[in-house]
Amino acid sequence: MSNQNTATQLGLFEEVRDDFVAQWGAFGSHWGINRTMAQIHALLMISTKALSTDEVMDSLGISRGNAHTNLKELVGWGLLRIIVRRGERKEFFEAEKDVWKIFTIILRERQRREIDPALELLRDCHRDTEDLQGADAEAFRKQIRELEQFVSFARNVGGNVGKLSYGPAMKLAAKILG
Amino acid sequence: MSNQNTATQLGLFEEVRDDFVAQWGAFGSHWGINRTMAQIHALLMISTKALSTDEVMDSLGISRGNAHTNLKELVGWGLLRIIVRRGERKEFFEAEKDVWKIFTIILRERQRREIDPALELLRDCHRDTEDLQGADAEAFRKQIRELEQFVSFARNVGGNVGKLSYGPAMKLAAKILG
DNA sequence: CCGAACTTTCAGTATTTACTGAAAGTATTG
DNA sequence: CAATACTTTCAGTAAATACTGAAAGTTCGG
Repeated sequence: MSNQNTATQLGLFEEVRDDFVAQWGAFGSHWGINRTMAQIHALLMISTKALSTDEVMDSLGISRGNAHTNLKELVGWGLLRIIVRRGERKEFFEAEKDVWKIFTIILRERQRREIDPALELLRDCHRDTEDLQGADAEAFRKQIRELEQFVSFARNVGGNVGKLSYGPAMKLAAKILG
Repeated sequence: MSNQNTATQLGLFEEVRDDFVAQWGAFGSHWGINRTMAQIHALLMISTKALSTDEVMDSLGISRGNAHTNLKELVGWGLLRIIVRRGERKEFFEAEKDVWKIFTIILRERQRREIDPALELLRDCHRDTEDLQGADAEAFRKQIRELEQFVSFARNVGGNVGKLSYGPAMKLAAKILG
């Protein structure tokens, strides 16, 4: 029937849920995000309560080090927040659930981590070849300039979209969708 | 002065160009695109002429197999086209240079390869939990549905943007930035 | 069809990236 | 201030991914 009901007998819901987490993790790895990080994010997005490091370890069958590193990385992205309960020593982690907020966070972070450095490279290349002669150098400069303009422009658009809240964003989208 | 002027003495331009190609490749690998593929794309984007497999191999110092695989992969994306010259047996590869076209191609392909499968997963999870009872199952379903709606919506927006040509796209962007 | 000029494939290997588990570090509490 | 309950780090290892080079496949002109 299914694939992994070896020792533990899971209900239908648990099976669908675990499948979602596993597959979402696989998608993550096609996007420059590591599998575990994507899995933890998925797990916490659909969890009704905040989870401890140990619960995450158990749930995904991963080591403490791995759980720890990726939980903290997700906190760094702003996709999880740390919860401390009075009377409890350990930390719990809770995911941002609002889909539009998740989107804007990811947009902003990828912008900062990936687009900005790329833009810097393009600007450096532009500057370094400004005074060079020759057909090849000129073609290079032209293409770099066009890439630079486009990336800079796209960053701008992304930045503005990221600042919108859900309502206005939908209004804007309505225009695009005509 | 620099890092790798070992045997071959490169001009300033060649140095900047090779640096661009190398660094663009490094960016690629943070984006779920492999280094070589990104390098080949960079190389051909700034080349004034179509290059053969051997020229690419030499230029990047990579093996025939590697060059071949990644050139064909880029052709598969639609980012390169194959040129056959009369009287010549071998194939030459030429990159799409228009930045807006490059953008729409990448948009469409990522949509197809990454967004669509994710959406399918979300729909499956939705369907498989439709009739399930219990707080956890209901919370799961709600979150999945919200993700599904958002992703589907985003795909729609992306699809429409991808269909625009440069002029109309800029007009639209003006509204967003306005 | 033969051989030359090329393209394609892929088993083996190298490189990169991710993960484990245990030890070290840091509160907190009685 | 020692024992406990946690968090953090990281050397070593495992897994995933990318690359090489050579052999097999294809195409084409003579």
